[in-house]
Amino acid sequence: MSRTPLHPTREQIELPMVLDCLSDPIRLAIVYQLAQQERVSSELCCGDFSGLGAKSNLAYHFAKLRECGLMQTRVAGTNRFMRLRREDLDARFPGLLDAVIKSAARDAGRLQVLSGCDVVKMD
Amino acid sequence: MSRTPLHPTREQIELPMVLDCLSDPIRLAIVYQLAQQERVSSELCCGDFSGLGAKSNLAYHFAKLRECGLMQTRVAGTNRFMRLRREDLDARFPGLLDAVIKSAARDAGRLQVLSGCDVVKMD
DNA sequence: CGCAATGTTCAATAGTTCTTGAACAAATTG
DNA sequence: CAATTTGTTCAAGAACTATTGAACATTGCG
Repeated sequence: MSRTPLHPTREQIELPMVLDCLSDPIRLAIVYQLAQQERVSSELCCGDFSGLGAKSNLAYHFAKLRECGLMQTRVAGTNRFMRLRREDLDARFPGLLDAVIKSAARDAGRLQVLSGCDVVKMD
Repeated sequence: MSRTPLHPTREQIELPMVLDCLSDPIRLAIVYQLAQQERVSSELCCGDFSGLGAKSNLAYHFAKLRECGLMQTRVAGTNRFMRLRREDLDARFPGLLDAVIKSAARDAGRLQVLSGCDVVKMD
């Protein structure tokens, strides 16, 4: 395993890449779960998403999420802890992440990959 | 040419499809131009986007935008007039369209397809 | 009616994305 | 050190996307 994976700088985060990343139901579910986790200010590791698919497929989606700047990975032992890059995203695209997460929360019932998540009422 | 093309109902509009639609730079530019046009409360027809690519490619992107519920097409003579489905989108995904358009406006310089558009300061 | 204007549809192609299982790498634990 | 745990990387395949030019359909106009 390599060291901490590469992440784009805040300024390198691009709108189309972020939107494309969020448009995949599995990645949207990952982001959604990370957003829920923000409330208790802790991180999640890869294994916490095992309900969303096979390990190798998740690793593929994690890489996409990192490359587009949506999340950050911190290596700790055999685990990788992940969190949303909330500050960078809010700085680059104000209101976007909140709107997406809120919309996903409202639509949790019809976004089948989200159905397994803890659904929390937003607002 | 057929009659007025099919559009999804408000409730049929899906978040992942909308995000995917917005993630293509050409479609983002189309949506952006339509958003600018909202200010003068008028519509645009297909030809107004000829700067963005070949006719047949634009027709492809227009179809995508219609199918995902982002825009509506009205047939009038040999023209099709298009507008954003602002009310439906705001009802389904509050704040999302504004956040995307505002972010696109800020990044107009680096979204090369937008460079040819009238860039207007938002806020 | 014949011709031009406006868009759509079709077929073909090149490139991309998602998914899977197997192999691999690094750290931890006995 | 050997075995386990945790994730990543690789190769391969199926499916989808974007793009192009040609053909087509509809309307408007001389």
